[in-house]
Amino acid sequence: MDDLLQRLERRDWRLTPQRRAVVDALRGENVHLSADEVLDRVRDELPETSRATVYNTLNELVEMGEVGELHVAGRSRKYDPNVTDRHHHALCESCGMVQDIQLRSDDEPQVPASMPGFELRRLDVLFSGICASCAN
Amino acid sequence: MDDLLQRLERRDWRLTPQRRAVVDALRGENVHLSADEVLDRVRDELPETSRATVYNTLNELVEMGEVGELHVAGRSRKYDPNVTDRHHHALCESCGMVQDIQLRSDDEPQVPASMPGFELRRLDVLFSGICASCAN
DNA sequence: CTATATGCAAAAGCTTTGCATATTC
DNA sequence: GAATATGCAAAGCTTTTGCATATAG
Repeated sequence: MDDLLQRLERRDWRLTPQRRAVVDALRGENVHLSADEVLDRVRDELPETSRATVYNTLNELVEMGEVGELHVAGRSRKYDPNVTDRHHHALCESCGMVQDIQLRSDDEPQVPASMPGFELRRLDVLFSGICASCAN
Repeated sequence: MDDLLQRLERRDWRLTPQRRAVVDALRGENVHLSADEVLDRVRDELPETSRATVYNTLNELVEMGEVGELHVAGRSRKYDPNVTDRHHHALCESCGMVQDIQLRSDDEPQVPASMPGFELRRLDVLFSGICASCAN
């Protein structure tokens, strides 16, 4: 399941305690953490870790394509370790909860014919609204 | 087509030269301006206009639902005057160009059954990639 | 041993806020 | 004339950067 660390080792990614802790913080299902939340978790293990290191590491992971980035209105960037299953997101505008969403492949939006020559790299669908528990 | 300024007057929105200039800056098709770009345009007319006024005004317009907000990786917020036609966006990761995208209504993603009780407020689809002219 | 990751502190965006003054209705 | 928009400057947040030191491979 959590092969992120394995994938990174296979890439000969230079491993340090701080980097391992960042990777650790990003373990799980439906994880969408801000850099600051990652820092908090990392500091539970390694209290001296600097914010810069966490930012550097997250940026590298994103650049390598091993972690996804999620941009949500107003709020800070979120990091999503799930890059193996194609998915999208739902956001509760009330409580800030983010949930992974799988679309049936025939429900995935297609690049419209009005954009000939557009080379698609990423597709993001964001459902924003009020989640069931906030709606009462 | 139906005019933002008219809609605002109908709402008894208090009009000032600065606000009128902001609304003016946001006129057109396929317009996606950052707050700073709006400020530049406003200052062409009213050089003393403060950044705070532009931010206040844009926030109000968004809050009223008369202007749309677009959040793009890394870059600053963009403001989109087109709120009457339901549409999405394509972003060129190379040149930063943003283009409005219309999907056929049966291509619009549906809230999945896995989220019962979710009250959808907004749906954003973002196609990211390389535009035809950047691809050469 | 060498390349590079780390921590620190400072700076760099972007956006918001407080307050006195000016302006719209 | 009363409510509120404006400008200014300062502060707030998130993220990036430069540099000396520490450390992984």
